[in-house]
Amino acid sequence: MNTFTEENYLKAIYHLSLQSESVSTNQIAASLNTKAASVTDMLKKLADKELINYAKYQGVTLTAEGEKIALSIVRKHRLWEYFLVEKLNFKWDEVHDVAEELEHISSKELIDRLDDFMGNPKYDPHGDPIPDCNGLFKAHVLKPVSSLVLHDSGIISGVRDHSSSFLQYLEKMQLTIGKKIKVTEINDYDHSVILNSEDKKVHISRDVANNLLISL
Amino acid sequence: MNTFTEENYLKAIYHLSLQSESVSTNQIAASLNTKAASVTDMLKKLADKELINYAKYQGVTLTAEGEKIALSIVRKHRLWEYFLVEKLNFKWDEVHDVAEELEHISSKELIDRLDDFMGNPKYDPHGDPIPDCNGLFKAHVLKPVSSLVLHDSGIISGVRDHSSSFLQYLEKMQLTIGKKIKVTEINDYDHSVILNSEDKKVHISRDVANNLLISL
DNA sequence: TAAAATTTTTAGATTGGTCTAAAATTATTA
DNA sequence: TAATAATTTTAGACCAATCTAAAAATTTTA
Repeated sequence: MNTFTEENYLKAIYHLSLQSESVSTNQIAASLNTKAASVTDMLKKLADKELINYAKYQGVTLTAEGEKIALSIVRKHRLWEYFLVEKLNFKWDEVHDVAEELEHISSKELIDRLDDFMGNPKYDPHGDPIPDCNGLFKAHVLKPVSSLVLHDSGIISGVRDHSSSFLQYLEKMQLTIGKKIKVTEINDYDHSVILNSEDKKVHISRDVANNLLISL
Repeated sequence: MNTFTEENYLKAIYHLSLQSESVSTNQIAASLNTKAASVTDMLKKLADKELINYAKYQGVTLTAEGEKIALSIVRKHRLWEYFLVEKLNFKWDEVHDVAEELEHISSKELIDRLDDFMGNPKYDPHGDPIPDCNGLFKAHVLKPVSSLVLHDSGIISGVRDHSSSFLQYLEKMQLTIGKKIKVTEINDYDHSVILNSEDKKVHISRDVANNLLISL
């Protein structure tokens, strides 16, 4: 099996790959809070194991096998987050760090049983899709509130920023997953947006509108 | 915080301390499947951290702080075992290895919430007591079936051998935690015992009788 | 109680993951 | 397109945990 550290690298590469085709050494270093030199060392190791495609100076992509492992880590992370929120009553802004540890528990049996125990949820507490035991999932198509026009409505279904400060802010504003919202006003000057949610007016900044995701 | 490995050493020393007052290097090496030289290195490290009392060649004992950590690991191990059996339908012989991984998840919040979620169980699936969040527990007084005399009866409440082969054997014989048994015959020659359990006769060897624990 | 056997520790090496500093490569821009 | 800037890799070191082989201490036993 792979070490903790290898799993963290694969997961980081997976997440970065969703943004840009090929992933750079510096991007990985930033996302793992480590140094470029350490990343280069690990990339060689992962390339030896054929978990990534790596050519010096050219950035990396995951191989099929590497992606499979990354998806299994993502699956575990999201299922544990679901468990923590739904069964142990954690808040959605409190679960990330604990899930970062739990995602490295190796037993596949454990995670598949946990999945069944919770009724095979399709999305985690932040709206991110949970891969099934074969690594398959369907992401629903989401757009940021900032892309809506006047009178558009939709259902809060995800976040782009997973930081606890953002999640806590949304919680305070009662803008949580599943809530129905409607755009009632858009401020041309600062691009802030006024929403109607459960018959209450909520005023959010451009930043917040950019990081709050809606399905129609 | 402490590393995985340090936690495993403290736990091993804790368990060995229940048998003998002071614990030897070789005992630890045997219980962790490692070499005496490695143990000596780690003992120095744990002594520096004041988690054990250690004088060269003289064996070790846990300090109050070391015992506190060991008990928190034992608490986590046993609560996770309970969770695996009671919530995820694992068999009692399947949970040890997974719990060995889960016991190192550091969040105290997690384990205390898990404890509440399960209704604060007092004993794990093998009958071992679960320390509470302050490290306190009361072990019930258990005696091996081999110490009983004719016509004694009691309730199966623990095992001395935790190996899966022993647990699977007991499962097959339907000699599981909570079952009421009565000694109906003792064979003087080989010290095997015949029990009555739920109106069925069960014949067990001296070895099994030694490792099966009863409360009265 | 001295010799032999056992246990424990030390010395020195190895492996995985990390780092800093310097060199090599690639990208930018004047 | 040549100089400069940024990125990436290499070289060499360090730390934690482990090992083997040899030395030291303790225990056993004759």
